[in-house]
This record gives sequence, C-alpha cells and structure tokens, in this order.
Amino acid sequence: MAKTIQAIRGMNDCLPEQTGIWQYVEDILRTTVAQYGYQEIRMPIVESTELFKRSIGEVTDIVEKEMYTFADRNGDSLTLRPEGTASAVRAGNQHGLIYNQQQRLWYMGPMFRHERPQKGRYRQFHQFGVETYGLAGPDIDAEVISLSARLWKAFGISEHVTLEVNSLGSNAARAEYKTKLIAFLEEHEAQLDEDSKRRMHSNPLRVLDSKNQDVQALLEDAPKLQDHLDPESAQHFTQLCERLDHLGISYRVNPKLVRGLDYYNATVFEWVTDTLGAQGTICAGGRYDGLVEQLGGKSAPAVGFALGLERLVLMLTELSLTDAVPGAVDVYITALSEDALLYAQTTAEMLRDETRLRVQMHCGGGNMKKQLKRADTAQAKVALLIGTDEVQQQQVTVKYLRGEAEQITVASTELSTTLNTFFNP
RNA sequence: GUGGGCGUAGCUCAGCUGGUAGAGCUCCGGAUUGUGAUUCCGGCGGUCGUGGGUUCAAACCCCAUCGUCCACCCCA
Repeated sequence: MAKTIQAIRGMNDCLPEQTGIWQYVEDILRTTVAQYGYQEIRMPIVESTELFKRSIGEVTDIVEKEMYTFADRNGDSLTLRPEGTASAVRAGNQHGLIYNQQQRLWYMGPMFRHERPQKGRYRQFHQFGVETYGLAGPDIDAEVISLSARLWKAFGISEHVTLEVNSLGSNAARAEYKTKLIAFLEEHEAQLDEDSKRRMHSNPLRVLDSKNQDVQALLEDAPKLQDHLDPESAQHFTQLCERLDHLGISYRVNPKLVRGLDYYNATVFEWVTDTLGAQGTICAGGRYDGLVEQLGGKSAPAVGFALGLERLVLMLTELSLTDAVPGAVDVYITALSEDALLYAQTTAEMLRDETRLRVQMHCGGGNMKKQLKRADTAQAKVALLIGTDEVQQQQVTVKYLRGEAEQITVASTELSTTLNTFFNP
C-alpha cells in the first residue's frame, strides 16, 4: 500500500461531523451583523508581504517569525494573511471605499500563522471580523462592542465571557508613556525575567500583561498608562464607558490591557473566557485611527474586532451548547420492497418540490431494520415507510423518530401538508 | 523557538518485572422476512508511528526521527 499523505501540521480538516456546528456558527454571525446593517467584504488570502510589515509592525512576533512568506514566480514577496484588518484597509483604500466615506464591514475566512499548535491555536485558523471606517466617536466603539455582546447572547455563552476594556491614548501620548516605561524597566532590569527583558525594547507595552507574578509585583510602582492619556482619549474612554453602562454591558477596565499589534490606539478591548485553557481570548479589537493613512489612504478613523472561530466552536462544544445545531436530514425515506423503489424516489422529489425539508432517500436496499437504523444515524426526525401496501394505496406511512407522536399513514397528496405542519408548526 | 505527556484495530483505550496482541464503540451478518438509538450471539479489522540498537526473545528497554497533545511564548 502506498504511503498516505497527511495534512500540514496545524492545518485541520473540518470533517462532516464538524461542519454542522461550523455552519450553525457562521449563520448566527451573518444574521447578527445583518441586524446592524454591516456589509460583507471578501479579500484575497495572499497579499504582498509589505502590507503586513507596514500595518502589524515590523518588529512584532507575527511579522518576525510567524508569517507564511514566500517568493512568487516573478520574485515578489507574498504572504498568506495572518489577520484580516490589514487586507480590509488595503481593499478599502484601493477601491476608494474609505475616502470621505463611512463604512461598516465584516469578513470571515482563514488566516495563517506559523506558531506551535496547541488548544485553540492552529496554523490555519478562521476569523470573523468587523471593521468600521470614518467614525471617530465613542458611539461606534460602543456599537461594535454591543454587536459582539449580542453574539454571545445568541450563542448562549454570555455567562462564560467577560469584557475587558482599556484606552491606549493617542499615538503621541503613548509614545511619551513608552519612553517613561522603558526608563522604569531599565532601572529595574535585574528583576525582570528573560521574556520581559526581550520585550522591553521590542514591544515594551507587552511587558504590562506579563504572566510572571514577580514582574507584575514590580509593575505596581511603574508609571501607569491611564495617567498618561491625552485629554481627548481620556474623554473618549469615559464616554465609551458611559455608553456601555447605558447599554447594560458589563465590563472590567483593565489598565494593563494592551494589544500585540502595533496599529491600535485609544480604545482596546478583549472578550476572555476561562473555558479554553491557555488561549483565553475569544474576541479582541479596538481603534486603529492611524492605519488607513499609514497604508496610503486619506486619514480616517477606524474601529473593529476579530473573533476566532475555532475557539468559539471549541467553547460551544466544551459547554455542550450544541443542541441548536441542526442535523443534516429532516426526513429519511425507506423503500421496503422492489416495487416501492420508484414510488419512494418520486415521493422524495415531490417533497423537495413542495417543501424546504432536507430529504434523504435510502439507497442500497436492505431490510427495514437496517434502513431505520440508517434513518436514526442520519439524525432524521421523521422516517417515511414505503412498501407494497403504501404503493398500492398511494399512501405513505410517517414514523416519528423522536418524541411521543404515533406513526400515521396518509395519502400521498396529504404528505407535504402533514410534514410541514410537523416541522413548522 | 523552549519544555513535558502521548503514539497499539476506522474511533476510545488496556496490555504487569521483556515470552510474539485484547476490550468497548463503529461496520457487516444473525436472534427478529414491515418498525430505529435497548439486549444477546457471530464476523471483518493490527509491518504495536518509523528507523536503528540491546536480547535467545521487544508493543514493553536504549538511541534517533516523525506525528500529536498540553504548557511557555504569541495571539483570535
């Protein structure tokens, strides 16, 4: 036997057993953003490497060591997108979507990062994201957050996620804070762990959310980010918090919340959970007012977030919140004798003409036991029994596979009505 | 990139101080020729991840390698 070929490490097949829950999740996401009037945008999976260097930041881990970068046949450096925001801005600029315009967009699709795979973290993973452009006030920040909160409600996981918010201030204010923080860290360098020493210069703000207890103790005396906000950002943040209060969205101000990507300013937020092991962030985002201009467009404010679909699916699975995921089949049609085959198949087609039910026809023969067993594994709610008697009488026997209802035999002409009444009462 | 755990049937796993491989589930058939997820019986299914070493003898011990999972890191 020839050697089998395996999928690439960290890139998973989504098997039939899983696609049901994925489609369920995707449906809810689409329906919810539609409630807010957001429009879908679809971007290419491959972009010029330069795009991510300029947006995410040259010295971030993502760009330095996690991107799938390769030379195209003509020598251009291309990269499999590690996130969606950069592409959305690029597309918006390229097509004039953002120029003096307001836009509320969403996207969904695969992203690629070459990290060591672990629970909730894969090399090909999927993000759903929302991006808004041209809106500078805290009202849109609040809208985007309330949209995400509505998602958790729709999935039934509100109890298992908490919102953390913070403000990074303007780019100028943050730069000033950064130099003070670096000065403090240099002064206490001896007490820092290796990771913090490394980050101290590459990405000093990231030292703030170190998991190391000793580092956290040291930071008690460090200059505080919230003391260095510019007045405008401080007011923006206060107004955002007021709006969240008003909307009944509870949150925790986490002054040490910073984001790993360079383009954020002012508002940042994360939805975290303790149900996913080490990968506790299920959704994160914030404001990135400088990015549009940085990528060559006319300056425009922007807010957005991204959520990890694998993490969401994992969470629903671990919390056993999968009852709402529909099976693939509503009605399973059996053919119990040779003379029933044609009648059964025309009945199947008739149902597909007259209803929107998912109808599966048994193929391959076998006795009734076997056929009903198939109906059961297909998770059908109804089995139609069709044998010699039914063919002769032009009837169909309807057997309810779940619940208490007694099986009944109806005329073929009544079948669609009977089933519609059962499935859409 | 750094640690640690685990690789045995399609799936989940057992297999003692080394003696040549087992269970449950799935699937197929039967008990039950028109009534499914219960029960009982039978059957299919394994170069024990791969390569090397030690040994009379290796799933078991040693080395290497690959895969996988969890954590660090990073982040959605």
